Amino acid sequence: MRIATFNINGIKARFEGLTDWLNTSAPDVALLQEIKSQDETFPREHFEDLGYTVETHGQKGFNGVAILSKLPLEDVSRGLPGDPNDEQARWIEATVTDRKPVRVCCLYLPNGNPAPGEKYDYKLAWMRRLQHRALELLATEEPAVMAGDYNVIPQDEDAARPDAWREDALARPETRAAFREILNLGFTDAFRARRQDPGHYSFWDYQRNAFDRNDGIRIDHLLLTAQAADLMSDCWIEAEVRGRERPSDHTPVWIELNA
DNA sequence: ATGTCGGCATTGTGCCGA
Repeated sequence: MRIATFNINGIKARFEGLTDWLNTSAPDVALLQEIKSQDETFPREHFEDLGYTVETHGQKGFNGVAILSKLPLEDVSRGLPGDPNDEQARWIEATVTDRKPVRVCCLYLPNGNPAPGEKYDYKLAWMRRLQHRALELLATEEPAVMAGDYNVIPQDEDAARPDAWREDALARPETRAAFREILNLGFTDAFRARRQDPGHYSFWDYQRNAFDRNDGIRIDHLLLTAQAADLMSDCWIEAEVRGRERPSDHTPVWIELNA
């Protein structure tokens, strides 16, 4: 089972590019963030015609997450638990079954800028709720994947210019500590389990030809429970997608599971 | 200081979010 996480930055703007990517790279499961669409206006039938089951959790104009799967999806759940007043669409999860069932969570963690401030407080509160859900997933002792745009640069080697991000909500010490707390519960950062060298990124700003200069950051992550990590055979970043015509500012990150 | 996008409200362009 091959799973890819991809912040597409708008389904309307990415309709053709996403279609080409699904047809050529052909993930079994695509976890999409920033669909920037309501459920009613997401082009569900188009992707069903490509062979995918489509589950969305959207809102008007901003945020929004979706799961596209060639494999059966069960027990879909929308919204990160822990705050009934949170109206931002940033979390959807479902069980995907091929040979073995895997709980797959698709998340779009708040950006949090400017920091400090209200938006940063919301980010840190959201990360506390994520930690709580992560604990529940661990307790199932089943394979589970929490993947998406974390808006977290975990360590200096995850940025081309770490000093430029030092005060940013994506890299502040409180952000990194909250991410580390979740990892330290027992999750595996799939990419770092495979590659320890610097220079690998999942996001490049549209400005200043950042992609051509590889002036990027690694903020799209797949966190695995021990039972999922035991199934992982590979993890890679498909950087080439960022260089295509009219791209998202993010690029897909993949795992392959023996599941 | 700014550089670029996407989407919205609105119909020409400015604002917000990233």
